[in-house]
Amino acid sequence: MSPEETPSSNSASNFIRELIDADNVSGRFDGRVHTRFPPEPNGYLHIGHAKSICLNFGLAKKYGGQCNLRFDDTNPAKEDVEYVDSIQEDVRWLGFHWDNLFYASDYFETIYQYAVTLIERGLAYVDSSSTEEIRRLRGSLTEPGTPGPYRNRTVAENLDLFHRMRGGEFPDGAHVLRAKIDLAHKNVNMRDPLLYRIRHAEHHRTGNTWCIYPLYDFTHGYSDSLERITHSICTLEFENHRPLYDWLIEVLDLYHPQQIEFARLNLTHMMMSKRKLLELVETQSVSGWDDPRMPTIAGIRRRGYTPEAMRAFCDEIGVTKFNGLTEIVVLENAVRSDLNKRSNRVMAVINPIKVVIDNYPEDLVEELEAVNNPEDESAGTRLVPFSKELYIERDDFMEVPAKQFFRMSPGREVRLRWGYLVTCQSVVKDPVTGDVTELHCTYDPLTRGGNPPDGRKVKSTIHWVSAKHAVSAEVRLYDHLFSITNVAEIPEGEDWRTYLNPRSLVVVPAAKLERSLTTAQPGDRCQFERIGYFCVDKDSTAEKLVFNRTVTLKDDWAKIQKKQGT
RNA sequence: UGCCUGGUAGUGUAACGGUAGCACGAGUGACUCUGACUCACUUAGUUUAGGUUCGAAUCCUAACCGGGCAACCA
Repeated sequence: MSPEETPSSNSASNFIRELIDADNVSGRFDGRVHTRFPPEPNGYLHIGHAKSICLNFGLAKKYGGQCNLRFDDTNPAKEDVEYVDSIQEDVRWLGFHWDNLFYASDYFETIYQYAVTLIERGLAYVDSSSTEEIRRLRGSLTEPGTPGPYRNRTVAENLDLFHRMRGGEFPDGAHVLRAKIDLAHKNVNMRDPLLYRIRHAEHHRTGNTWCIYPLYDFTHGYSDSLERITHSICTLEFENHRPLYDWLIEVLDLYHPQQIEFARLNLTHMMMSKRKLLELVETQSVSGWDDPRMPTIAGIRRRGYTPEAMRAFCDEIGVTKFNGLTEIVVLENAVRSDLNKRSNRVMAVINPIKVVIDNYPEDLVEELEAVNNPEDESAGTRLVPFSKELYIERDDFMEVPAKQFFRMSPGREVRLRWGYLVTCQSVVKDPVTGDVTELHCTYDPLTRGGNPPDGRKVKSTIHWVSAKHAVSAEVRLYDHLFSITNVAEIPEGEDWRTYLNPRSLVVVPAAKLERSLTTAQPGDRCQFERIGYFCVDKDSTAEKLVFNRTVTLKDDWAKIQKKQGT
């Protein structure tokens, strides 16, 4: 690779790029690179699809080629325009633009003609056996299948039946069209695979034009061929199907793309099965496809993730044929790293405890200057109001400080971020429960802004919000959807929903936010200092602000506490 | 029992017969008006056994251990 090529993409190479490079050297595809992302519109896209999207579109971009978006819509029973729309939105959100938008259903007539040709050449036949019979005659993983009674129908008979299948003469399931290959083939996919089935169902695009629909295996390779795709990139489970795609294409002497399989993404604490995600939605275990706990692109978008972070993540995990399990922290780290650079800092108290500054004037309000983003000087500063009564985080106070705890405790001086140095003087408790209800502090008037003139150091700086200026907001604290590390280890037959994390969503009804957040709009992102990255949820209104926690900040104190076993 | 496929630090990923790197994690320290960020250091790996070779993670053989495959789903 020439040095000029590298700046556009500093990501490591991978086996797919090597294969493409080799094809470009040999001239196999005349130097063309044409990929495609081929989802079925039967659900929302998830992070695993993001990997595929970044791969396919990324490759096209890198090699100056093209990438299509194609909907593999061959099963009208499961597909819907809602999914077609969401998929397009998600791809665009990730920052990619397709060169062509196609649907497998665009090719239904062509594929029908391919089927007719196969029949004419004696390579396909109409089977009128029942589903059970077909399954039985297919054999097992270790035993060969056996030919059924309809396998040797004449071409004329097959042609007639297939034509009448299309004509709507038969009910669902009465007949299927099968390829005539080899029922004893070692590869089960080659044991006379089904090509067409009768489905009197309305298709989201072709309506009632068809009552027979080609199966995925019959459609997919032809679709790639028709689009003159050079490299058909798909996941590992289609490896065993490749011989069938190759057979179908070669037998008709069609343009032949190269299929390349890679390992799909698995993440700890995440479920990536479309079917099960649908189940989560349908059982209302989550609020919808875009619930911020969902691994869907819609979900992580609502959660506050950025497309830049997603692309960086996909770049970082690489592409191989090894079926691994990526730690979720890699994802979280990607979004932290992106948000750190771009997020304005604000102060918000999630779990407030009131603080009274005893020696602060009763009605005084001071406007203190606060830096918006230490990582970006151009973000400027803002003013935050300071007054006699404040809220601080309950966790930032310990009446009896634990080892290595150096935040507020009686007699200890700490800094209020951008404010004053204060010292806790006394504690007010509920006489019944004994809970701490209020803290009384004194402040040092000479430390305004947080810088003591004598240069003395304090060990801790904590965030705060002026009580009378505070904005109340609902804050939704999200955590992993699954408490179990590897969802693949949930035993077969066991109800996987029992492994859902009961604390995946904790709603804080009335967190206290600094005044500047009053006008926050849905989609806005910020960092709640010392807590995490948050974004304004779409449920948010002018009357009631709602924030989602995208991800926490790293927290060494939490680590220490964990080690201390508290 | 068949077919396909894969095995490099805890995790993910480089090295394409020639010094086993990188990122994340973990640990230690520095810095700090975020216990954040940043920086430094440390930790830890080629599944095993043979073979080819001056030299093997890489090539060959065998074993061991994973993953996938028998929907009128994709």
